[in-house]
Amino acid sequence: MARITINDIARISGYSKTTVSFAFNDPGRIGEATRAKILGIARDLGYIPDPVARNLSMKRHGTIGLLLPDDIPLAFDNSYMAQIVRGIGEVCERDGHSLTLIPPIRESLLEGVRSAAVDGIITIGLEPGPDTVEIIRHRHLPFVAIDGRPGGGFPVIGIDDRSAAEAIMSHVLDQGCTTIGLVAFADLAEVRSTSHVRVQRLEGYRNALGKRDHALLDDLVVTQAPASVAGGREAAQRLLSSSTRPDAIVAMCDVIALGVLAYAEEAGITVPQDVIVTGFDGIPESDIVRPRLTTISQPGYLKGRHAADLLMRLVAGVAVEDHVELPATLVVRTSSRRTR
Amino acid sequence: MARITINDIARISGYSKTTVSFAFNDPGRIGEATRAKILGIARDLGYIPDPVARNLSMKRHGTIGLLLPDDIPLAFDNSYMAQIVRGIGEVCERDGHSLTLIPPIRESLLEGVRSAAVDGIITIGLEPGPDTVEIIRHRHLPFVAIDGRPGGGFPVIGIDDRSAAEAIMSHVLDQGCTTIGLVAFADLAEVRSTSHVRVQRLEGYRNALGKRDHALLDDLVVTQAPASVAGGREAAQRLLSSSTRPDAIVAMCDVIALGVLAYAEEAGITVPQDVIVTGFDGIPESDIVRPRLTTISQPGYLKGRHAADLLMRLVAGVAVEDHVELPATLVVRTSSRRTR
DNA sequence: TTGTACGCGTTATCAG
DNA sequence: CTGATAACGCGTACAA
Repeated sequence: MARITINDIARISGYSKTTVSFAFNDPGRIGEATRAKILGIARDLGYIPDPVARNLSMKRHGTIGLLLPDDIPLAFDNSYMAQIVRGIGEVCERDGHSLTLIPPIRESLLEGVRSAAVDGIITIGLEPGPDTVEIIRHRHLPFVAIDGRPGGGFPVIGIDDRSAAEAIMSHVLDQGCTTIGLVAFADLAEVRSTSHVRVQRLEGYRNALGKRDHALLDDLVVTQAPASVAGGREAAQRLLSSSTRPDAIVAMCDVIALGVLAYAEEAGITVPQDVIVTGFDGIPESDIVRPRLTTISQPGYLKGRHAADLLMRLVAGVAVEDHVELPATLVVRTSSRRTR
Repeated sequence: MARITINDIARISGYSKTTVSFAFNDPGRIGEATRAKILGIARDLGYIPDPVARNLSMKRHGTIGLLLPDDIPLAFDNSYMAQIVRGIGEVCERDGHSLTLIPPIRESLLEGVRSAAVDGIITIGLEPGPDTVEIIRHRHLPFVAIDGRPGGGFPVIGIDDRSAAEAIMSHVLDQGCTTIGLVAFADLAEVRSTSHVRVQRLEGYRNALGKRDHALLDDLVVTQAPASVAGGREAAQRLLSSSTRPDAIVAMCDVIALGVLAYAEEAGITVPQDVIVTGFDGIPESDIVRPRLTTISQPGYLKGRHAADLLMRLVAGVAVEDHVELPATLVVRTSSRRTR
């Protein structure tokens, strides 16, 4: 049995498509009796309008797209992502939208952006390449970036990553550490060179080092790792088995720091006595793990809410501010406290 | 400047819509010169086919829907959900699909299911009400249920919840506990009465109790809580301040157990000495929290993968097995070990 | 090798 | 005031 279409209802009821459509969407424009008859037939036949055809003519899809920085398995291995999704989701539901996760196809965002049937797009954790932005523009899609670079002509939601990074590095140096192992997160090749938050955080870390003693810069070991516990574990193994073993490991996100802590425990290295560990993000696990993780607490949930809020306003055709900077705070916990 | 459509390209190039479409989708059917000319014009004008119109004529949307048991903020507060999404996402990407989260609209799943432009649907953590299933059927949407009741005419992915629950409760009783506080998770009103996994787990818990001493049944305190840390915290407060204070709290999912542990710590109640705590799911946090949480480790990631795998086969029109039962194991950790 | 016509629901525009 | 016609957007079976 084939799908029931509006044409079937029209044919059977003897009215035109227009009248049938009005029966559902604009009851005031047709007679009461006509409407009752049409609704009755539709109910009997179990008519459900094809959502796609509906979206096509209404030019509204009832869903917004979330452009992910990594493939889904990796992205959702980081609960910072879950926090952001929670915030976006709250606004989506309030406005009756669903939320479409658009992962990179073959390491590229282009394909997904070209073919996404969405009312607007939120990017997260990355600044899309110029060609990706161009496609979004060509498609006239409203567009908000979480953790992107301000000034690109689209709204950006973020924190002051540079100051936050400087704050946590300063704290580490206050503990008397001299050899810092820095673990950055890896991005898609597409955005690796320009990832705004990574650039900002690195600058912040360097600022803190520069204010103390420039020589320290030479001891800064930079490693890249996927943003996951496994990634952090491997990075820790590399750093902690090197000849210049660091006395502090500063991770650019909490999940990596969790991996570092896990490796340290397995290897019999005590935190914070043997090595200090810090993260960045303030995910729930940072307060659950032992030792508790010193980190920058940033409002992932609020970021998501604000981003979705701005996007909804853009979708509605309202102009919005182009930069929202939310507060982030240094949270000092056991993983970085030198007790001598 | 309005959108560039295929008609514009046709008009400007002097060819018909068909020819333009073939230039992109079936190059072999037109002349090489014709194709080059059309592609050149399209590139110059920045033509991007409207994804919705494309979906309409191709009857393929390139996305699958995930019907969530709770609103997004609550659902993603539970990292068991993240695990499942990771598994689904891996398969989606492999097949070039995106993933649409369909939350309940005003406590109801119906609206979302009616208007979802997706190739298929995965339900999770709930058994859709009969009317929801009916709509999915009417729409001829392929459909797979994670943690649903087998035998409904659609494939179900799950574990043996009854045996798993019996195993963990037996373990608790082995520790000598006599007053069990049981915390169940709350569902949407729509499915509350029939949630298959809850019914199965309750049965398993009761089986274990029944095998020891029927009198224990009277001491079983059942509480409901939202599946979140906050929910677990509140449930713990109620249970631990009651006159018949339990010597074990058995939670139906890990996030609730995490809340119980958090409350116990704040209230100065020691786990496992004062009260034993167990969870269910085996989320990553269960191994991070201290004391480490005794739980049932179930393969959320694999559940997602299997479900998406079956769904993709259904979308491709292939018949599939209608019940996949994955293994789950009892993992005994510190939170339930009585050391006397 | 290329063009015509159709499917799908909504709505601006027109006819009665 | 009520109801019908036609156009939108794309891919493709079918006709030429």
